[in-house]
Amino acid sequence: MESKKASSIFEALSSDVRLDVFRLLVKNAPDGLVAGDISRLLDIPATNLSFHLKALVQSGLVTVEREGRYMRYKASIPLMLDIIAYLTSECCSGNPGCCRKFRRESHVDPCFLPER
Amino acid sequence: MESKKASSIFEALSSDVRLDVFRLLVKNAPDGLVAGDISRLLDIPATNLSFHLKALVQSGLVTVEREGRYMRYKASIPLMLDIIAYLTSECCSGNPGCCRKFRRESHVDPCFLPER
DNA sequence: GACATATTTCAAGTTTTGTTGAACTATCCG
DNA sequence: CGGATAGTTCAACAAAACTTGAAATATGTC
Repeated sequence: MESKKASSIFEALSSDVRLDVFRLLVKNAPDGLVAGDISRLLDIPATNLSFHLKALVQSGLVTVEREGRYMRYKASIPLMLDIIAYLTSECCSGNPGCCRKFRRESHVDPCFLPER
Repeated sequence: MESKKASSIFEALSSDVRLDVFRLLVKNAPDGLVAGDISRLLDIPATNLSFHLKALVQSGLVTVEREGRYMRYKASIPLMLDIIAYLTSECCSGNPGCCRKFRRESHVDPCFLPER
């Protein structure tokens, strides 16, 4: 991943509307939700939601497919993990002892955290 | 963490300049770097760098302290881990089997990833 | 104190983003 | 076909962000 690609992904998460939408889709992974459900659950006007969903899809963080007359949106968990990897890579220049200390105090859901 | 706070943190990472700066500071954790070093290493004009460093500090992702006539900037690893936790929380509504599959294929630096 | 170095603040202009309502497109159902 | 439902696109405006050079502030050195 290069810097411009990564920053465009963070840009997609930089609006509270889009962040709420994305987290809702993460919560509803892997099935996703159709636009109307998102609109109702988060109380966002359809027009505005469509604007933000488009931005999320363009970033790659969200995928979309037609389902009859509905549009189903899903979070891309692999890309989410990729930007986490990008952000944390080479932390402390790879000194594991340093990172381990921080990590022990973190609240990252262990569900995401491979063994080491 | 609430949504507006979290999105303002992602907003801080939404510029490629700031993302490069932050990653450089993560790499140089826990000691950090002074502004001039960052400017030289990333080839960013002092004025512009100052603008972006201010944004990073305001987000909380970076801290700063005076050191003689230098200003030393450091990445806040705990806050970085907090937003990762926020982003990934309740993934798949807490269904561990679902997440484990994604995580096995991820490239997240194991340095950050607690055992489970 | 005078001067050099490190960094920030300010002002100005350009560009980008967010929001809204109205109009448009696509699909389903009778 | 015609109407209803689901979503998107468009136009317009308001608000915010990025970049730059010039000026200002703070600290160290002679």
